[in-house]
Amino acid sequence: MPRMSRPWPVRPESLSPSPSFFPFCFCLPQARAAPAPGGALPMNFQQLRYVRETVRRGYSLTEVAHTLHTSQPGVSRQIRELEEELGVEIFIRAGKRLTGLTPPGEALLPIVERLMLEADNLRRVGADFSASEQGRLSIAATHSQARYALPHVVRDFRQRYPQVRLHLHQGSPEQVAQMLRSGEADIGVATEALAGYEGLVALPCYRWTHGVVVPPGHPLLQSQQALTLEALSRFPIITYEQGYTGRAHIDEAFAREGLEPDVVLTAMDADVIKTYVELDMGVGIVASVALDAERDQGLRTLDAGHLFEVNTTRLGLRKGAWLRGYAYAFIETFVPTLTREVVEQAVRQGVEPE
Amino acid sequence: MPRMSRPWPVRPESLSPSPSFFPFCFCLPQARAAPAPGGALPMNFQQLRYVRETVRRGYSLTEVAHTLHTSQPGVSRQIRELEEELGVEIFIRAGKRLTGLTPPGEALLPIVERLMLEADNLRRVGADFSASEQGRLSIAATHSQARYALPHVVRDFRQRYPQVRLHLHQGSPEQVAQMLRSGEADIGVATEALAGYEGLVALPCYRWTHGVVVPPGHPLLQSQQALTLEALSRFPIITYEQGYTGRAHIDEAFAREGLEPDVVLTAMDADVIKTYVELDMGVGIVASVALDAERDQGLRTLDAGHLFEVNTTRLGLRKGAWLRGYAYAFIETFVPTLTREVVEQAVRQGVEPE
DNA sequence: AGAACTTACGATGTACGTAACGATT
DNA sequence: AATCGTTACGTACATCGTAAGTTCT
Repeated sequence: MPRMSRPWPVRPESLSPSPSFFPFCFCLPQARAAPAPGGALPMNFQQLRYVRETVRRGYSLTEVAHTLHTSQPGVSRQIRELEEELGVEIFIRAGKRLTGLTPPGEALLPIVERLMLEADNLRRVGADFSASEQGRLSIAATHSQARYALPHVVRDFRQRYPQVRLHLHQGSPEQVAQMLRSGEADIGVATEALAGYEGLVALPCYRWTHGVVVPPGHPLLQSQQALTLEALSRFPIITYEQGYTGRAHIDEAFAREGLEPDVVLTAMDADVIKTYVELDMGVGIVASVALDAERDQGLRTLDAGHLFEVNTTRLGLRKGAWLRGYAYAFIETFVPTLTREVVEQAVRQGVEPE
Repeated sequence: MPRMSRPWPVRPESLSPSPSFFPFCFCLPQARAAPAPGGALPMNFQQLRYVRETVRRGYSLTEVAHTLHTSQPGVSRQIRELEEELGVEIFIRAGKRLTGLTPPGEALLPIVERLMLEADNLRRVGADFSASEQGRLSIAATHSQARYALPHVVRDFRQRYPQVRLHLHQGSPEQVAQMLRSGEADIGVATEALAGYEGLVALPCYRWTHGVVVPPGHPLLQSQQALTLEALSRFPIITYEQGYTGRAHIDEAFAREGLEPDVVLTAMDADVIKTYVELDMGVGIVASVALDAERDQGLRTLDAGHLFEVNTTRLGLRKGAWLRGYAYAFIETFVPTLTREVVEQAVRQGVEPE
């Protein structure tokens, strides 16, 4: 394996403090050696980017090259050069195929991720000062949020920042979290899953409860008393899928009373649920924010705030990521209590400003 | 100012999501745009290094070029190119002279510092896996620590890691902290000042009190009772300078009893103090670790642990800095309770591992 | 006048893409 | 046989140092 030897010229650092037999010296603070910490650096961001993407793409250099619009040989070579410079193999090679990270690779990857994050931050700061009204803002949200909570924020934002290209990605709570972690999304909004992810911060936005929808003339509308779980459980139920929009709280409530609701249909969003309620296929349990007497003419709603535990919708951000000025504006429009100071402090958690 | 305009070719990023009149799109998570976050990167570490050094050297490019062994024009150009790429001026230019950081520069600098730190970490991880017994270890310590606490650690360390080039820098507590912050030192040891620095973590090492030294036959040796501050204050005192080795606790003790000690001489280290005590110029108050009946033949010592507040010597580390394996070994030899796990956790404070 | 940064220019070296090769499934 | 990573090679570009230029003190 001659690859790990060092045929290339020795850098000045290894020569500097005289090759003495006594590798120990007292030096006063002002007497500084030549190279100082942070010596040689033919290491570059391109190499780091290739490494990161190789991991993300499942160790296929072909795919990496394609994704990053370059040639395989280039990727291959840059990675090898980084490995040579660091003196370790980052990737496990089974024959000629990359199959995973070596132990040093595992140790290096988080550092590479942080480097790429900070490099992004650098560019954002630049853009924030030079073109504060321009740029892009990527929001990841679940259907409920994208459909009911965000529209007016988005409308106001576009009016205020017409030059900012706004991307609204929709996905499951887990996908939202993943997009934040990878940097694909700047801001995430979801009710589940955002808290408790390594590398993310979650800030509470607002609290809400579930409501019940039925077609006009439904038996539940006759009752004079407040709605009960027992009454609900006598009808077929249509509600969210597992892991979506507070479904867990719905199941818990029934389970606590020893009831087994007859869930005949589940969906990922309130619109679908309401559609099937209109078709009289069952009683709908949806987030109350999804209910609007104006819009839902063909339906009747019943309060159910006393039946199910309160849900908290959270805003997720990537720790250590610099946010553009307009991102703070977006957040504050959405949740006025989340001012720039509050958000900045939360995001800085886990990064030392030096 | 044509410099801030953009005559160079536009990067693919600004074209990617079609220049539509409707800068807003719903995209599913899997449908990803071409460049992805972390787009163009003709930004390089060299430029960042020049920026950092320019700030450290007080904005003299000439000095930077000299320190980093390169030419002024090269530094000048690289900095301008970084500024152009980020779209902001980092440095204030008074005529042709650099005089300080612009507001964007202020925002960028901490990011640059973190980037350089992580780049160092990358190299360290590499070296730790490829040459775990080789490298350098830079310790910054005050005189007391270098003279009395560290020698046996250093001896053991050199025996265990003969291939590691050990640098022991001596300085005031503030200098120790500064060297840690700049990355010149990997490990700092001091009694004062380490705690409460932004960007550093301080871990307690050991606790100690002051002792009193007098020449043989001194009147204080006659007394049968334990030493009192009042008795001490009747003699001229020789002790540490302000800010060194627990001097504050000495002053506090006297002040608390309303006594005004006659401090006739101050020094930065116990050796100097003991020398003048031997010359009978006064009573010495020094750290008890500096006293050794074997070695201090011409002196007599008196216990003073009950008179002055206990001091805690601390080990300082730079937050977020990766430590070489042998650095952990050094620390554990010095303070057995500071195991790798404990230290790692402390250093990771303020850095998100992703 | 001198010091400091910038511009200009030529030599060197590095990065990239195309093409050919070798190995694995 | 096909796929995937590596090696080889030529071109294009970037970096760096020297030297001349400009603007302050």
